[in-house]
Amino acid sequence: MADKSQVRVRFAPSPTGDLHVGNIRTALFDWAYARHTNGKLIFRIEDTDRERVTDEYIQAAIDTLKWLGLNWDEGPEVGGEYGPYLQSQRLDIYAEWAQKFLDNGDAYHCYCSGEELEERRQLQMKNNQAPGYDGKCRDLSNTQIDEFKAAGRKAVIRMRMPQGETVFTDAIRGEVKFEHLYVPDFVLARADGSPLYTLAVAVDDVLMKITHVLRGEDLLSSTPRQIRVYQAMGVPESEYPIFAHLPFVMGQDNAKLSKRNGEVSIAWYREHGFLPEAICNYLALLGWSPGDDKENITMKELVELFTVERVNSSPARFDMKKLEAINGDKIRALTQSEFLQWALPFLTQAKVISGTTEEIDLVKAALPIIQERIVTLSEIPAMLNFLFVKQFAVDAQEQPKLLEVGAQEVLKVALARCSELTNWDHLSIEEVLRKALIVELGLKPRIAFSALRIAVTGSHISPPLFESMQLLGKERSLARISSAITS
RNA sequence: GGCUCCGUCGUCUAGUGGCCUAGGACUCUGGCUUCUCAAGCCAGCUACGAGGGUUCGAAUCCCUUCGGAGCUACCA
Repeated sequence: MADKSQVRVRFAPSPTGDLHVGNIRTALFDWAYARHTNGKLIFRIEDTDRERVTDEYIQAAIDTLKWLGLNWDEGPEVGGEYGPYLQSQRLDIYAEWAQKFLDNGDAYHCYCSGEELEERRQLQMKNNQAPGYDGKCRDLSNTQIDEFKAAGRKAVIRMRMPQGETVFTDAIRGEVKFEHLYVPDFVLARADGSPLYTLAVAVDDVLMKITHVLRGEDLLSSTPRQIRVYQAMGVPESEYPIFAHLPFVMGQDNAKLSKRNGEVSIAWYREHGFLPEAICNYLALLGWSPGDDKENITMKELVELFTVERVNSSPARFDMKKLEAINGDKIRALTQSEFLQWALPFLTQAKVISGTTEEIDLVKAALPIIQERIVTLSEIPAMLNFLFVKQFAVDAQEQPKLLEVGAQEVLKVALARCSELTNWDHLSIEEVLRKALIVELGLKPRIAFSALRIAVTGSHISPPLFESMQLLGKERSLARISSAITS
């Protein structure tokens, strides 16, 4: 057995777009496993397909991981002794290995064109044969090679898949077996010499001394190819990394999450007011469970509890409702200063406040009364807007409710009584209004306070009325009540 | 089509032969509380895909079947 006492896990996305929940769930598990075992997390960018991977996406991936708090020990920005960690900067390494495979006869040049390959594939399908490379160029004679070259053909490098089978033990699924009959010779490098995933991933995992590969289930069937490269590299079986193929995170329609299928980038969740800890907590529950009934866990607890043994093998559907529930829990668990820090950007961005100290003081005072009322941070601007608007106006839909006779009566009485108040705190306001409206007028509280709520906050849904009036201040509260009175 | 993986409430899951008339969470429904909305509390709905075995006893073991997904690229 290779030295697996020092766990080295890697998260190796191919940033062809913003990281989405599936990617992040994998990153989270990689991270949790590395931290749980006191191992190292290696962050590697698989950008061998430069047509699809852009620098913007790479940077976005880095930012997203940082925002989530999933820190890495080796990789972009932090370096490490096995770098570089961008595959596009390791091209010479792959080329060397590919040449070595060629020299040893493990790989060979294939001159078939894409059209020819496709044609033969169709034929195979038609004849009910397993589609895949048929080995046409496996044992070309020198004259044949010369002919191809003379014809101007370019060659890809193809790995020779020996007869037999590949058996390995997946840490989540147990023993998995692939007969090579169904694993055709695969391309290691394009005609221009650039490497493909199958080459780069295997070479890097070996060179970077990766001990555990936790990755998506979609890569399960590419594992025999990866193992084939290990063999060609001369890596003894005892030194292969341990594979653990994580179940999918699926969208609503039961298919793997993808761009076409509800794939939503983590950036989206960030913009919509989800906390990183809520996202991580929820994602941790997709395919893994702590074992007991406790589901609301911190990152620290996740690290303590996470084991691969407790990872499920069946796919999980993404459920926004549950994410929201957890997000609400996390928001409620925030300290006042934490909540303030999260809230401020949303308020400034929505232009509810500009950021003056007076405004921030008011926000600070108002946050406690809305903390248990929101599910996402993005709801904050709408909830506190009534405290900051310059041109206050009652919601058009609510307006008619203020015109009713009963409502007008309530407003008039409230205006008169509140004007006399000297202590403008919510307890005093409540006391005087209850006395006037409930005791003396005999109104039902929900009826009485509804009109007032609309007049003061503009909507029948608002933070608690008396606290809201206190925060608004006497002058503005009375002005709003007054302007709601029509006669 | 072939290969591979997967199959417990609507969803995420607990469950590794008796603790299971299947537990928890989210959703949903009803109620309590209540100045609205929330939060909180209480209650309810609802599941072992199907069929055969093995066993005194099966969600748990075996077989068959059905269903779903992934792969089948000079993508990753």
